[in-house]
Amino acid sequence: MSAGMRHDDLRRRNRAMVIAAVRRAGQPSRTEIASATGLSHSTISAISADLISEGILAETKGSEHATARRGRPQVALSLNPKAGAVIVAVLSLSDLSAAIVDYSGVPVVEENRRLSTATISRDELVAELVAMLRRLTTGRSTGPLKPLRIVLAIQGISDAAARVMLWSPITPHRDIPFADMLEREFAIPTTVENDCNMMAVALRWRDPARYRDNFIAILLSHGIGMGLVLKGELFTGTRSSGGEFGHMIHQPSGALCRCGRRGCVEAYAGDYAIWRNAHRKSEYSTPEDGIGNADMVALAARARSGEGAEREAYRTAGTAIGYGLGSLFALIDPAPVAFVGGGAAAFDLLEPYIRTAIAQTAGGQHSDAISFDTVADELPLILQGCAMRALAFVDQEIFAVGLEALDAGKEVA
Amino acid sequence: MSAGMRHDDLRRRNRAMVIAAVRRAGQPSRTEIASATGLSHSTISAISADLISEGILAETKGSEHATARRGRPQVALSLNPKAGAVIVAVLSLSDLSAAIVDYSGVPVVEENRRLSTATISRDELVAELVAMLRRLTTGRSTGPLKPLRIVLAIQGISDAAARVMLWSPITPHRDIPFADMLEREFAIPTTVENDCNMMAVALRWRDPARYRDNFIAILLSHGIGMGLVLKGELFTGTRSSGGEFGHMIHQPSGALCRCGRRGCVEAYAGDYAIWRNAHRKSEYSTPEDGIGNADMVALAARARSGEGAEREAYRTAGTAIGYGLGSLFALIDPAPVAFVGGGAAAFDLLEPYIRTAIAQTAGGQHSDAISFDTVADELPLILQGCAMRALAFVDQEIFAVGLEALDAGKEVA
DNA sequence: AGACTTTTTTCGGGTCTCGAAAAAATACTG
DNA sequence: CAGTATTTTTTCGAGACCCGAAAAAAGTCT
Repeated sequence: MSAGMRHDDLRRRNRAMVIAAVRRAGQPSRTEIASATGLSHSTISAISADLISEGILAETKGSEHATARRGRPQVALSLNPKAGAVIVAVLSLSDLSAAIVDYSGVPVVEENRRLSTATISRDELVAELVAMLRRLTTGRSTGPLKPLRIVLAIQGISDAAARVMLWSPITPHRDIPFADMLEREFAIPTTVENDCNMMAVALRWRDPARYRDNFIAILLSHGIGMGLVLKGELFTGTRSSGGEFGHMIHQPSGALCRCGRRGCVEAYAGDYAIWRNAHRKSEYSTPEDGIGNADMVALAARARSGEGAEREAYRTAGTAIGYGLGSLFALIDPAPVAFVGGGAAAFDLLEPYIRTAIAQTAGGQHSDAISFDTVADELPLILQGCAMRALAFVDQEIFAVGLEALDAGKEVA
Repeated sequence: MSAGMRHDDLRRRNRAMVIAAVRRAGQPSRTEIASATGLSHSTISAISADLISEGILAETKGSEHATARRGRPQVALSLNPKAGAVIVAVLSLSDLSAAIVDYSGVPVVEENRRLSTATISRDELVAELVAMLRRLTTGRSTGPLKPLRIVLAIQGISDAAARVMLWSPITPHRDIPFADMLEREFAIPTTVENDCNMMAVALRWRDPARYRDNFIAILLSHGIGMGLVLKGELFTGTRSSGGEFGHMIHQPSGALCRCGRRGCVEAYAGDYAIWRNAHRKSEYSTPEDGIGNADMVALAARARSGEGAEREAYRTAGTAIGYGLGSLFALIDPAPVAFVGGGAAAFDLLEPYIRTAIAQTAGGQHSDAISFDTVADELPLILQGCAMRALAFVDQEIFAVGLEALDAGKEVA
């Protein structure tokens, strides 16, 4: 059961509310914060004075964003970029990216390099990651920024506590406790998140009007991934990190999936599945590994040029996605969907079949109300999602607590 | 965004915590409540004194449940049954049941009658319901109990606000605003809930050890329904009341479902589907309506007696349920499942096929960890779930607020 | 009967939020 | 250009709440 509330929890919550209001609104005045949070002006005044003296917020002078009105002008508050920083990293098939982002959400340093994750050893994989983060943190451009949180996004499944990568398609190695490893190396609290979940987080920040309380982000690439936000919160499974949309069953005993089972949605709609069907290979043939983005672009072009096996392969893929979404919508009701990644570039080929399939399902009742959107490039989205997630942790778990409480904690410890 | 916390919100939350602790534990002492909630003894003392003086809690003397230990004996607190009451009603195919339950959760009056919901008019349906509740509330046995909440459970879909029955298999009529109707009639706040959701709520109370944070209740009867609890909370869709497990797609373009679409799980595992297959009718033939429980019992007996179309029908049903669960588990990870209703009586026929199918799916990775359980009789479960849901509302929204706050509210109004 | 143990209440202190009033900062007005 | 109006922000006193320590209560044990 949830715990009772102490008196200091109240202050912590309200500090978190104020910080969150500033992060969302950008440069709100105290009055705007008061009306956004429902707290009184005096409380906002007291809390923001604390936060400013602790260097978390800052008064932004001379911004004059509003037209000069009668009365005392509002003083805009903003996040102090130098209050801290977060480290984000994304490990995907054959690519490693990382960045340091300041407290206001602006990237300070970034690095990106190719890495054949599928073939290197477990130790090398970890060593490469640690080395890149080490380079970033020791670079002079970081300046006096203190990293307060690391978020690592990986294709695949992590445990519910977001500490261990349980399984990933990008490497044969399993159960790598990245969070423990990085915490030991850098002494910074760390979580390991699913890449598609981070995409969903980023979409929420990029377009809050469209992606507010309920929506779905689907990654179409070699495999199929999903990030799901329900009632404003990231949906995670009971044991692991996220919903494996790609491994819902489309056809019992159907096509061979990369996961070794049969009939998964991915076995029809993953890049390898489309490629396999377009080349008239058996549905039961072993999934190919080295299909590049260029191959898929060429394949899509051939499909657009006219009927044939290629077109048919996209039809099969769209149908599988559509029925999968139909089953998902039966469970959660329809919601806006964003298709992200290489496959989104061929969305024109998929969409009609997706819509036709959804219309055959219970979830398709309000079929026309279902809005689709595409985002071609997934990496920036994932990085941004990691940053927002890491910053949310800093906001709520570190800065909302307050310096006095921290000092008191130190004395006790 | 969630609102900031006022000072009195704190007290309200902590009052709710205390009430919840008593409801869960039955007869806890103040000390037990303190350790359960994490609040200090002085706070518990103050809050429970308030609650007792308001007639919500009572000291239970002479219970002596614990063996006489050294020291001052604990004073057991309990819910005062006369603090209030709730009204619950269940409308299912050809049956209407209702009850008044006192504040401690004990039914005071119950009534049950057959009603051919499928054929009567919309007005008659509402009139029958109102009449039954009217009889219950005016009966002398109710005594001075004041009903504070009505919860109505119906097979089918209600809106997210739980006020309107959008669609139900038990009646051709749609969009019946039961909550508004009953509130106008009785002036008691009302919600309309999905029957399977209420089953899940009840299971949580009946066996908290097994059904704690994550579990699934599946109703096997004419149709297939589901109630889902995730992270300790009832899962509801974004627009409607619950997950329609029965209308996930098992076979694209497959057997004809009662909902008019093809290939739903229900079209293979609902009573009508099993009956249809057992009688070697076409999968595309119109679902029969009047299949009684006796028919299904007889059918199950024939299936047990040896191979044949009946056995095969259960195999098909079990396979559909298994693949459906596999897809569901892919999304939410495996969780304990309770099968409820008439179909649960034939669970021995279904289980091997369910397990075989699940093992073919990604969700079946930990197939042996998935525990199944059966509850034959759904009606008592649904009634109990309604009662607990209604009482939870009274606890949190009425009694946790406190009399002073209520009085103040009245003055303002 | 007195010592001991455990539960519950009481009391004083500290912290938090709120409303009202004051102070601050600027635009408008004649 | 000085005074007034307006809006934002801060200050101040009051009230509510929770906590820890101490006291009171209500038994058992010796």
